[in-house]
Amino acid sequence: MADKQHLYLVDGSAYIFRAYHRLPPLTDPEGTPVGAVYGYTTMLWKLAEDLDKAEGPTHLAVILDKSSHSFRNDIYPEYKANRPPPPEDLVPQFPLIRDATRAFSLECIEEEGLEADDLIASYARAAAAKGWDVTIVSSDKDLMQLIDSGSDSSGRIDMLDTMKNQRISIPEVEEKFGVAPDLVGDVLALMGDSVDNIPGIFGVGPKTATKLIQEHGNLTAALDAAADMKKSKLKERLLEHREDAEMSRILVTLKEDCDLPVPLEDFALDGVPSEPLADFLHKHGFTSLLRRLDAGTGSPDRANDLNPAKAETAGAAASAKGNSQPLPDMPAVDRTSYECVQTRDALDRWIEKCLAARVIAVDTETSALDAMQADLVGISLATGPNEACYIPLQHGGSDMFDEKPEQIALDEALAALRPLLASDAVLKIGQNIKYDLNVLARYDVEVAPIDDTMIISFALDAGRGESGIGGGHGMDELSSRHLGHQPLSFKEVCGTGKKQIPFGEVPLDRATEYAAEDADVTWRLHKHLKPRLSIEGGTTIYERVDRPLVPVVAMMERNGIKVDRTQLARLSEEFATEMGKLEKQIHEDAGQEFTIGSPKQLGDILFDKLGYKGGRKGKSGQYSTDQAVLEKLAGEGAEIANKVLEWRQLSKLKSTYTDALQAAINPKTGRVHTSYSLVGAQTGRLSSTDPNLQNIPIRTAIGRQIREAFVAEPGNVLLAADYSQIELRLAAHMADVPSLKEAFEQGEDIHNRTAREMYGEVNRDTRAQAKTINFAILYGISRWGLAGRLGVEADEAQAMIDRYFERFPGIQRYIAETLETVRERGYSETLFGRKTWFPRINSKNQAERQGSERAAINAPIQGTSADIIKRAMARMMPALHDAGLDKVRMLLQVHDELVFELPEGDVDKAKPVIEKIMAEAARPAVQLDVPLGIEIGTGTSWDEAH
DNA sequence: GATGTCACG
DNA sequence: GACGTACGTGACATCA
Repeated sequence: MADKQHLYLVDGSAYIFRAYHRLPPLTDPEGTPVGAVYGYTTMLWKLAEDLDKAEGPTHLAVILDKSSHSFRNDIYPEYKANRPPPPEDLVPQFPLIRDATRAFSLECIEEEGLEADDLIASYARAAAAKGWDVTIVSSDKDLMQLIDSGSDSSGRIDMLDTMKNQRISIPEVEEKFGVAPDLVGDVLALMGDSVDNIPGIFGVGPKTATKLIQEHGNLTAALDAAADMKKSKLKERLLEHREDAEMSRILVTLKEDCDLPVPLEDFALDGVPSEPLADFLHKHGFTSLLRRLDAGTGSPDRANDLNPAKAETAGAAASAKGNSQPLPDMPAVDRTSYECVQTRDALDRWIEKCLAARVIAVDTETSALDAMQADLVGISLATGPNEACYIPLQHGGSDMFDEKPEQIALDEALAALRPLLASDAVLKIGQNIKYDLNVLARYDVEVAPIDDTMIISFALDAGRGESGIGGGHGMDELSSRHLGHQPLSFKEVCGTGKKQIPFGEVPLDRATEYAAEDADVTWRLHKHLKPRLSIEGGTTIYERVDRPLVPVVAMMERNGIKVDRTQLARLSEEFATEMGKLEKQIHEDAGQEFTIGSPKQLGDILFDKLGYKGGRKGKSGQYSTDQAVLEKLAGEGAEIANKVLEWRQLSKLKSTYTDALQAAINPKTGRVHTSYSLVGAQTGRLSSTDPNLQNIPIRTAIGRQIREAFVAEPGNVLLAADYSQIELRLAAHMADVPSLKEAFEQGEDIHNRTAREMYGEVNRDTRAQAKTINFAILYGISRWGLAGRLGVEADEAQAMIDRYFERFPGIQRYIAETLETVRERGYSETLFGRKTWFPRINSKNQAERQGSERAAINAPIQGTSADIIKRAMARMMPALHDAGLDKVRMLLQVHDELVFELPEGDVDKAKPVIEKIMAEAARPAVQLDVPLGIEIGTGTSWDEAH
């Protein structure tokens, strides 16, 4: 195994000037000039591509000039004095060069008082002395002095001009200067350099300089020989300007013994993350590179393209198999290892440490659960296992007399943390980081780029865990499952019930253990889970769909939506009055008072006391009194059933909507801010909580009044855009059903089409039945289920199913194939590759198995629909921005609908943009056989917008 | 905390 | 021969 080390030293400063002049004046989406950055990035890219080649680097660093002043100015004040200031549009690119470098996970070296050339010389010599080969990426002729063929004990040094794609070693130097590298300095001293303002000997150019050195052997000899020369202009000049030449010799001499600010070993190219790269490329609009990044990934992770982290990949493969095992290479969690950061010095140290680490976990501690109201209490950071800290910011009770613990002032700490948290070069990992994004956004702190262990877990394991809050992707569960470690629980730290205290009142030592542990565990989970994405095929859905969505959904949550409190209050009163009347009548009909809202009591009244027919149901032995049962009773003339139904509707609307929504209005913003879960639904759909804004009534007139209370600010309107019949369209595509596809292509009403195919004629009844069947198909049909819905016998329902399969060939095949693959692999997949696991698909329990089968038939369709609208959401704001529509706000998502708020005057311009983004959201990843129909409406209320 | 019910796509 | 009957959610009231 060849373990020859090969160090590449990139002369970044020289490169950027050349790139600037060679490339067109590009700007990024934000208008920042990035032409030189682009050139620089491309150059790094090319180097990265050579990683595995024989001549490729094992170590790499970029060297930059820190300031224009160096020790050479002390010798000769005019040094580089005639150099014009850098062009105005190059200046802002310098910091981006550093970002680009870090995005590639490369070291970036610069030192005050030293020029890049000196650092390069020192590093090159140091590496060569250790026997490493060195390649200097530059075309600077000064650096050619360093070129060396190497020996048994020392490595060789050569140069690479990436613009000309030319290697420079001794023959090339000899061709250019006519002398060996160690005499290049002497030639340069004679000829001078107008760019650096090195005088040399006036009137002596490269030709003469070379000739003199060749003839006399070195500079001193050449100068000494001048006295004996025959009279000439040259002799005069050599004598007259001898001192200039001698000083020039010093100026062109590279300082080869600088202290090395970063040890050579740190330049090793291994185990580096590449996520920041994609974000950097994206942010600056380097789409062609981004495409290449993606093209190179396919299934393998992009990290493999950019670094030779083979060890890491192999380890990940092992851990993916036994994913309940703790990682062998991580030390056990040690809560005593955490640091409580209470001084500015300590904070600065941690910030440096994070910048160096490039992959950090971040967690915020707050005073409450609601990200829109919670106060920031502290921040924890982790850079590795047991490398974590907690930064208390607002600890100490609200009581003025309490002594507050020592902590850095909030403003000061946030100002120090802002650049780190916003740096392209540092990946910020969170567990449900959307929460932290929203809390920090309220303190004007931006966090990007990000990764989220909860969402990575979801991309890998949706459907595998127990259902419940977090869906099996909560931190405690992930930690137990993957790390074999149980972190401190919030309860253990803050207590529970009445004794619960706010986090800000937890003593700092305890708070540090809890908070830093969360960051530590998050960091470890990321290390464990992230590599599984590429191995198990989750990269595409995570990188292309879910991860980009996090900041978008966070923004939607912060936007919130205005609700008219007066309108809701009025409805609450109306509903209460009506319920009171109904209650009285129901009690009269029952002949006694009872709690209508208690299904148990109601069942007893209806079926025992009043003697209506209706069986028991469920294990509880309780009568069912649901809508279907009550409607049946009402059909048989039971007036009380109708009244209960009406009462229930009002009760539901009042408690769940008109009362609850008023309480949900945020006092600071005056709006209602829901919280979306990106891991709530196994199919990939979002879910909405606190309050749920995805189930606001629409189906009944009385319920729609609640929608009227969702309004736009004055001068604005709400715009609702929804996908029409998206799941049926997807079914038509995925099952490849010719007549359904044709109907959608021709814009035909799909239920009419189904009715025509099934019954030969279209009327109200046949259309309604067709609609039911269409949905039944999407949901995984059974003869009994369909029979129950249509009110026919199971035999008849089966005949209809058979007819459906006959008229729409493809459906039956789709169902069979889907089930076959799910049984075999254990999971279903959407068109975009999202997996949903069905662990009970082969269960011996028939009910369980059949339930899984129905879900498995539905999941690819529902999930693909979710993928599509998510893609639309991720693209929406940039598209609106490009159209100059910065006042359009995206507020809500309701599975196949997006709700916006925008100035009335922007409607005409915004409509086509929104329509286009939604209609084309599947492309280019997937080319659907059916068009995606979009319906758009506007109005001052959500009801009107439909 | 479980159960039943019902709001949405 | 029994099972239990359409997919995916979240919130609320009641009751143990």
